[in-house]
Amino acid sequence: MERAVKHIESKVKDKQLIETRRMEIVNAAVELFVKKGFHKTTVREIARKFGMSVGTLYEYIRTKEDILFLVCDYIHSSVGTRVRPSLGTTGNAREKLVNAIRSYYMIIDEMQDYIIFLYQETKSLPPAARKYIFESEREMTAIFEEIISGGVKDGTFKVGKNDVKLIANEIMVSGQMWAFRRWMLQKNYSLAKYVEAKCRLTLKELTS
Amino acid sequence: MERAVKHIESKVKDKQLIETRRMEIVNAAVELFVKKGFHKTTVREIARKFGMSVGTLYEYIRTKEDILFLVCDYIHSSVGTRVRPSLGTTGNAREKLVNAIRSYYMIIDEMQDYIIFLYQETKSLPPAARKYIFESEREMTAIFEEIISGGVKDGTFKVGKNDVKLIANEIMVSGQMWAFRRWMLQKNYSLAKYVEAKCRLTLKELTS
Amino acid sequence: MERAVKHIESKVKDKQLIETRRMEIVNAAVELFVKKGFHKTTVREIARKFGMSVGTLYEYIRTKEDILFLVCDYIHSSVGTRVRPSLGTTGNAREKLVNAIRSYYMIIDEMQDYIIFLYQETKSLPPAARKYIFESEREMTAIFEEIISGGVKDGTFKVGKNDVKLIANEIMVSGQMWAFRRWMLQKNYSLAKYVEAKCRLTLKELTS
Amino acid sequence: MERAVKHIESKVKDKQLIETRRMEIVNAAVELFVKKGFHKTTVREIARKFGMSVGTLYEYIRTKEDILFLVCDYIHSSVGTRVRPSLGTTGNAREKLVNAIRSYYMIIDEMQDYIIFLYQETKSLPPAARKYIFESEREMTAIFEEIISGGVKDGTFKVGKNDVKLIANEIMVSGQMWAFRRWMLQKNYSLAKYVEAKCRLTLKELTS
DNA sequence: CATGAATGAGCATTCATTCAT
DNA sequence: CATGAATGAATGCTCATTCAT
Repeated sequence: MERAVKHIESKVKDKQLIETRRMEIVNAAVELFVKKGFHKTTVREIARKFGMSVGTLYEYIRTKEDILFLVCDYIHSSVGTRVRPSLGTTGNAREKLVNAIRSYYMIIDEMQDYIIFLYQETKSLPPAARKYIFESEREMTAIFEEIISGGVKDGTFKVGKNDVKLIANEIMVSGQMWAFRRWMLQKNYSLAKYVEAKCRLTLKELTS
Repeated sequence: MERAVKHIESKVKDKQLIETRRMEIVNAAVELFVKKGFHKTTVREIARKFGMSVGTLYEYIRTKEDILFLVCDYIHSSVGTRVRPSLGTTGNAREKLVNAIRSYYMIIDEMQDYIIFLYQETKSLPPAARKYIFESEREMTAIFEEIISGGVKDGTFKVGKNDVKLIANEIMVSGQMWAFRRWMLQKNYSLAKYVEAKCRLTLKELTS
Repeated sequence: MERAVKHIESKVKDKQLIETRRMEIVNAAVELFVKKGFHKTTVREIARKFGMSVGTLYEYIRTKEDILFLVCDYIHSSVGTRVRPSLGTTGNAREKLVNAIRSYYMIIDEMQDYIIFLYQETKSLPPAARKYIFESEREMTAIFEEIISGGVKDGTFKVGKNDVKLIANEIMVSGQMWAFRRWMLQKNYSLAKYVEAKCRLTLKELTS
Repeated sequence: MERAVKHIESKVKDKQLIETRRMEIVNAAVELFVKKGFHKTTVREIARKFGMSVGTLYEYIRTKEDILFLVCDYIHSSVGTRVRPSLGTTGNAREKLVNAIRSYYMIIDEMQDYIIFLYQETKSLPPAARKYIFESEREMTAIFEEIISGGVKDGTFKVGKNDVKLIANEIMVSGQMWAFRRWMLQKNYSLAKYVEAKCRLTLKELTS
């Protein structure tokens, strides 16, 4: 859930400046990408939006795909940054899990467009970058695994080792489903009800 | 789950021929789309692959987006066509559900690349076409809802009305998850185990 | 003012049929050409409009430009056919001239769109065809020259030989001007007034 | 008779440069348009002729039609710029008129190809641009109207108010006729003779 | 004679990327 | 470092013409 490790070349030396400028680039790009998609957004538009020239933009990246990576990374780490604090909650495993799910789903709800974007454009990333995003996803799944495992250890939950991974995955995916199946779900459920239902059903899986 | 209703204009009159040619176009395009994505595939490539000239290709469609729709529709109806027969199975609700899940997941396993493509490029479709695809998805979800509802009626399952929809959705999404989270899941599970686990967990949700 | 002499090749032998079909082609094309211009009208459209296949269309012409020629020739000869009878009027030179002008201008008024088209697309004709159209125009001018010359001979008019040609030309062009400067003239004059004025002014030129 | 007001978008910011480049574009295009017509001239040819890449060309215009407008505007304003100084001549109305006609006709003679082009391709302009060109034409006609009106006021000429407009129109059109009926006129007249005759006949109309 | 599917060269336009200033 | 004009390959799409049936 740390920020990008993957190195993106830049013609500029000043590392501080690189960081600042790239932040601006991401802020400009993310909105455009989400609205129009990666392919339909032009580099010119991004430059114009963040108020600099194309030339300057290209001082900080090498290709348009670099911007995509920067944006994907930004979204992912944003989710990460926001999810992590919500998971340190005290309480028993059951409470921990419910809180974690609630937090994660609320964040997804707020970042719907970003989540959808992430899923739709990952493919356009070069393999290395894609791997990096996957890794990030894996880490987040691991958090839910841990909570569940903790519950298994202390006897709160009763499921096989293999099922732990599966259920963690399902929690993740059900959350994302709230975003990219919204045309189906958000007519029938409020976020609160969706969270409640998902928690209830998950606990059924874990306890009975 | 019927084939496309949405009309796509063609300069050719012979309806039989249109059908044949469009099938060829889809076959050529689907592979390229899946491999390179919609935007990175050129109309020229598709034409070359299906062994005809660009001109001929454009006799049967109006825009590149039409091809995308044709492909999306094809994938969707393929899944539909293959899923449907597996659902007529006799037996009690529990057996019906397990069979339906197994069939659906097996089909997804075989059509992994297509499923992933569908999720990633739906956004590029014009609104009308997108709606059509959603409708198709909704219908398929309804099948699972029916099976579950049947089980609720005859007392096999015990869940609230609202949960029926949710669980049906989760069955669908977990299936699709098998495809687009394969980098995570397919290392730890075989398809058979995945199906078995999903059925077991779902039945827990439905019965306890 | 006779119909086309220029030979246009045809794959069909039956001369009667050629004549009939070409008439249909012209009828279909003329409207489209006038509305959309030559270049923006497609051969397909023409074929569709006259209710036959492109293949059949191409049995009777060799290139799209042939159609243009056919149309130009048709318009020109239509004007000719309609003008000629109006010129046999009896009476003195003055009356003859006034009648001829009135007739010609009325015909132009009715055929405005065609006249404009003629002037705008002549350039697209191959040189030979263009020459043919010019010839046709020359002949029509000659009619006015004759009437004026007649008047000069019998003493009604008093102008030099050179001026005869010039005035005849101006009569023609003023007529055409009614069509292609309509945005300027037709706000300020009715056709009747325009004819009256032109006649009056021309007679001034010829008599004073 | 001022230069273009209608705004044409450009991706380039430097207004001076836009002016310069557009001038080059016009110079390249006008020759090609006149020789081959608008539709048969390709954007590539224009770019090649003005010695730059297509991309660069498109930095200064938005569509091919913009070039057409630029060219039409250029021709029109060239005529305007050249005609205007010739009209300030002192002298009585008669002299003024003769000088104006002579100047205008000489300019037309020099710019024959351009004039013809203007008449043939105006139709291809989008309505707004067409209106603009018409306006420009109207202004030029007004100059002749003024001279004649002046003559009427001081008693030199004797014509009704309505005829003023008509005669001004005819002067314009007879001038343009020198260009687009050259195949007929330029065999029989030298420019000088044509001007002399037109002046003589017009004065007859105005005085007798 | 009639048909209309097939062809493919040709076109206008876009846009990521570079590089001289 | 910053700028933005220049580049040109690449793309989606059209349409006159042909030819097998």
